[in-house]
Amino acid sequence: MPRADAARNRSLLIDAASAELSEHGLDVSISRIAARAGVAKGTVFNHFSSKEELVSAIFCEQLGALAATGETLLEHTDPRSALQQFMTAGAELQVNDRSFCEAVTATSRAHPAVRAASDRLAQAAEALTASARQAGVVRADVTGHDIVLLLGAATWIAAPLAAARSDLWRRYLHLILDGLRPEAAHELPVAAPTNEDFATAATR
Amino acid sequence: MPRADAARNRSLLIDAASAELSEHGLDVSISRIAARAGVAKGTVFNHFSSKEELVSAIFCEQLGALAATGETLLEHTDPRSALQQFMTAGAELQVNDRSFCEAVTATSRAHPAVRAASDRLAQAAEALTASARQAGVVRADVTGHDIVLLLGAATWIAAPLAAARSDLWRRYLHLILDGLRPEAAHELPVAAPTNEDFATAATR
DNA sequence: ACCTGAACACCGTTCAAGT
DNA sequence: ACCTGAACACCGTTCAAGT
Repeated sequence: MPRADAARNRSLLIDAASAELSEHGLDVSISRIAARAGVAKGTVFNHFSSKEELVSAIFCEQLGALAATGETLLEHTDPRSALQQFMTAGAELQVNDRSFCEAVTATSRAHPAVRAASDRLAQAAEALTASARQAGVVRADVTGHDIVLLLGAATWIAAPLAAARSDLWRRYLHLILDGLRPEAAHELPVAAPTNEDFATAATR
Repeated sequence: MPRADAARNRSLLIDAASAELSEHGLDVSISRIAARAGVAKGTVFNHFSSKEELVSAIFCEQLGALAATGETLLEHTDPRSALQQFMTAGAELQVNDRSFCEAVTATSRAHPAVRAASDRLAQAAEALTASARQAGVVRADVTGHDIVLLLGAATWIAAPLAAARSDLWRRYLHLILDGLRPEAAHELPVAAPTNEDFATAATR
């Protein structure tokens, strides 16, 4: 059972880290986060064994929130706009949070908690994709794993111009969505990624 | 006029930086690069005022090579496969060079040399796109600037699984190319980026 | 059991001293 | 004019000393 001040410090650290990471990205220093939380630098390493561990914790929270969004969309929205809104939600998460986009590529899937959060997201994406496929509004050869990997693409593509055109990502999201339509489908040269691919990529 | 040893050190540094950056990405240390070039750490800053300046120099070389590829494709290949080979070349550049993909997002367009190299690449891309558009093999609302921004997307999307599936980027390149087809076109919600957008994004 | 801050090995960058 | 390596301010991380 954790001590009272320890539990409080942990939550202060998570709040501080969320804010600092979202504002300044992954390069923000542990000193800044500790200062914002009002604790000593060493305390951070008492709760998280490394900076990556702290970043992973925040990253998991965001993945979980996105998965939850997908799950409710699946129940309350028609297949076409459910998938579209899901991908829009993923993109908006990145627009509002500098670190999320960076974390997608930098954070290792080797971490168990990240794996778990990714898996939940993948399941939500697969369910959304399956219902869209069944309704005939998405091409047959696209899977939920594809959708997960595509989530951050529009924001990344528009990132170099984000300072001048903050809504440009919507253009590329639509371009990608057009590529997902059945009428656009031409045979893809490589098979979709599998659960095993994610597993072996994580261990390297 | 530069001294003989200075000119030699500069070229040794560029070679060493190219190799180290391509193997280890942007996070590689100046010490490593200096050691590989066989010079002292301080010498690096004698030739490049900062690490970013050195990275920019390498980045420009790569942008230039890609632009040259685009220019020869324009002359010697039919419009459809010219555009496809151009985007494939851009993706392959990133697969073979860890730093290039990172540099696309991290390197500032404020740097004059980077701007110049980007402009040349944009012109090549625009020429390729125009001829593809004229041939009716690409949708009418897509511009050369779009193509430049899309160049790195497929590699980025596949990056989390690159360790397990090194050719997965081809899947997403084709998915993006399908989205560029005229028969897939649906109205895009946001206008294409302009030269001015690139200019103002650079100054911020 | 947890917090603290000094200490450590690194990093990019600067600069006085050499040639 | 350029090279060198010691010095500086930072970083993430460790850990002995406190409570």
